[in-house]
Amino acid sequence: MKYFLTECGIRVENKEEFNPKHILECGQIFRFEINSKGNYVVYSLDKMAEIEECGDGYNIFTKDANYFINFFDLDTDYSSIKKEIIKKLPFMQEIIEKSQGLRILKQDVFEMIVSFIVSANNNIKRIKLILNRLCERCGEVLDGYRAFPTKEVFCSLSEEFFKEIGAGYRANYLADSKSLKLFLNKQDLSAMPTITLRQELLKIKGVGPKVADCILLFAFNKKDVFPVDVWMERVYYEFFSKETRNRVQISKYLVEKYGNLAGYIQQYLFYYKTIKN
DNA sequence: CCCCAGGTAGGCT
DNA sequence: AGCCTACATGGG
Repeated sequence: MKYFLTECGIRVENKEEFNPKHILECGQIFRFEINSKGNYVVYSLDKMAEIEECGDGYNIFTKDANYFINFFDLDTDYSSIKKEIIKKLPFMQEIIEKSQGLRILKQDVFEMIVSFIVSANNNIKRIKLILNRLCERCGEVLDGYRAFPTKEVFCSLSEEFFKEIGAGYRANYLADSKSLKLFLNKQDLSAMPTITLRQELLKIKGVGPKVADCILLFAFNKKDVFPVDVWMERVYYEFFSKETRNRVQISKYLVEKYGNLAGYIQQYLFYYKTIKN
């Protein structure tokens, strides 16, 4: 994927490999918006990037270029991944073409855990609402926006607070900072194999099989996972098999079948199923 | 009024 | 181990 550093951020040259709408609207991240210029603006921890279409590519305006090179995983080439998927699953050709430039992000682990605990049995609009209220109430004031709360601040918040920002019954999970701290303080997390890391994630209150898979995929860059939610359950019966399986079994079945392509396949399909237009 | 949303914890068998 | 259900809240 072609990109280089500029005075005010990053220049991305290839539109087939990078499309902000497809990257941000595919359900892997909740803190982004379209500003008055019509540009996508994305937030991660205390950092921000504005993405402007320009010529044959995009300009990414940010003070933290190196952070966002990693965040957008710009050194991964998607052309071979797409080819491999289409080779194994020809029906995916059209779906992949419609979501050209979709990329799986490498997000912050702490922010991902919190965000996806909130996501459980919830809709994207309300997930965004709750997370925005969290930042508005507890995040550092920065230049025109709020940071995500630090771990220290977050872990001091009460169940009552989380109810106030509309987290509902998930307030109880969010307030259980002990299991979260225990996980985050473990050594060499990113060196662990997927299965081991998954077992550790499941010890966090509010993290079940689906949320654990999302964290593995969107934060730890593990691609041998297949998060199964209501949408993916439908997709499984539509495209893959009529054999009755529960969500955990569907996930296991597809990971065994597609290995390190599973994560990508899942994300293309989720976007295809949930996008409005 | 209903039903649904990127499910999970706790209790039961 | 695997199945069942309650669960807050905002939007359609």
